[in-house]
Amino acid sequence: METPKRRRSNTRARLLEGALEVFAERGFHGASVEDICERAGFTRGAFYSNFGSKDELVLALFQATTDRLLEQIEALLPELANQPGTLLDAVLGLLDETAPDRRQWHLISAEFTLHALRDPEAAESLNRQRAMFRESLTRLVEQIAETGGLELTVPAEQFVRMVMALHEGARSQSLLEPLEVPAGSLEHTFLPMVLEAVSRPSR
Amino acid sequence: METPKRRRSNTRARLLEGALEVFAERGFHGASVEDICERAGFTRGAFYSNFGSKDELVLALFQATTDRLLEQIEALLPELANQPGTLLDAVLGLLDETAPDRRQWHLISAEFTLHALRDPEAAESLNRQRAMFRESLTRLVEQIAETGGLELTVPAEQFVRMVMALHEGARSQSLLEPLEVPAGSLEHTFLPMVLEAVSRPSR
DNA sequence: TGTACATCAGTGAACGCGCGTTCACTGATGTAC
DNA sequence: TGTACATCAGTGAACGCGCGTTCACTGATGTAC
Repeated sequence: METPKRRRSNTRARLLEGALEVFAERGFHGASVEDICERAGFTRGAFYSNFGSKDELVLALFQATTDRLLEQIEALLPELANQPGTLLDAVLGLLDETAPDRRQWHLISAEFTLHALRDPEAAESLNRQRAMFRESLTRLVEQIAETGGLELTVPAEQFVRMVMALHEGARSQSLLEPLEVPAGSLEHTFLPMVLEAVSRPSR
Repeated sequence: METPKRRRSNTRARLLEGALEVFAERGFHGASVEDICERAGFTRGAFYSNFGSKDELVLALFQATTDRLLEQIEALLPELANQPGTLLDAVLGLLDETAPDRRQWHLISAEFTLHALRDPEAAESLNRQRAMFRESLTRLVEQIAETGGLELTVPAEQFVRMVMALHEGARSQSLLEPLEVPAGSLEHTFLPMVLEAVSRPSR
C-alpha cells in the first residue's frame, strides 16, 4: 500500500541516497541536481518538490548521515564496552564499523569539513556532531579503563581527540597509497604505545 | 626596465598569487576566473594569455607551491639538523615553518587532496610531492637520531608518516575549534610519548 | 638618431553551454455523498 | 458500492544567470634601416 506520505518519504530517502553516492563520486560542485535525480530514478521536479535547493539538500544529507552514525554508535557501545578485547580494539572498531564504506565516508566527511572551515554555520553543525561522536568515544574509553582497572594520566577526551586526528590523517594516506599504507596500519602500530604511556593500574 | 619577458612572468606570478588567495577563501569551484583576475589586477584576457584553462592553472599553482615548499625545506634542513633542540622540535618546526599561513595552506592542501582522491593523475602528482617531503623529514629524523646517539625501533619513515597523519588531523581540529584545540597541542602532548616508545640508546 | 613596421602582452566585449530553479500540467490516490 | 471532485507527488519543458572561453583589437616595446 503506497500511501502518499509513505511514497513521499520514500522518494526523499532515495534522493538522499543518490546524493550521497554522487557527491562521493564527483564532489558537491561536480554533482549536478540532474545527476542525483537520475541516480535516484526521478526527474528534477521531484527534487524541488522535496528540497528547497541544492544547499538545503546538503544540510539534510549531513543531518541524515549524522543521525544514522549516532544511532549506530549507540547500538555498538554496550556490546563493545562489555565484551572482551582491549580498549584500543573497541575504539578502533567503533571508528571503522560506523563507516561501512571507508572511501565514500572519507570523501563526504572531508568535503563537509572543508565547507565548514569557510562557513561558520556549517562549522557549528559539524562541531556539534563531532562533539557527540567524541563524547560517546570518551565515555567508552572511560568505561573500559575503569572495568579494566586502568587509570589515564591525560583526560580521556584528549586521548580520544588524538585518536580521531591520527585516524583521519592515516585514512587519508591509506586512501592515497593503499599499498604503502594498509588501512589501520599506522593506528595499530602506534596507538598501543600511546595508550601504554598514558595509562597505569588504578589503585 | 620592463622587458616583455619579465613583464609576462610577473603577470603570471601575480595571477598565481591571486589564485592562491581566492582558492583559499572560496575553494576551487567557488572562485571564478574573474575573481582571480580582479584580485591580481588584470582582466580575463590576461589570464588566458598565460594559462590554457582554469584546470591548467590549478596544476601550475600546485607545482609552484610544491617547488617553494621543497626549497624552504632544503634551506631549513641543515639549520635544524645541526642546532640544539630535540628531534621533535626539529620535525614539528619544519612542519610549521614551511606553512606561513596555516589556515590557507590547510585549505589548499585539503582541497587538492580531495581532488586527488578522485583523479588518478592528480593523485600521482600529489603522491610524488608528499614522497619528497616525507623523505626530507625522514632523513632529518635519521640524522638527528644518529648524532643524538638514538636508535629507532620502527623505520624512520613509518614514524614520519605517523607524525604527518597526526599533524594533519590535529590541524583540522584546531582550525575548527581554535579555543578547544590550540595549534600544536595534540602533537606536543602525545608525540614525545611515541618517540620515547620507539627509541633507545644506540650501542 | 629618427622613422616605419613587427611583435605580442593585455583589454574587454561577446559567445554559448551547463546547470539550478520554476511552473503549468498529469495522473494516481483520497474523500464526500 | 459508485460517481464526482480534491489533493498532491512527480513530470518535463522552459527560463535565465553565471561563468569559462574566444577573439578582434590596442598600445607599448623591440627591431630594421
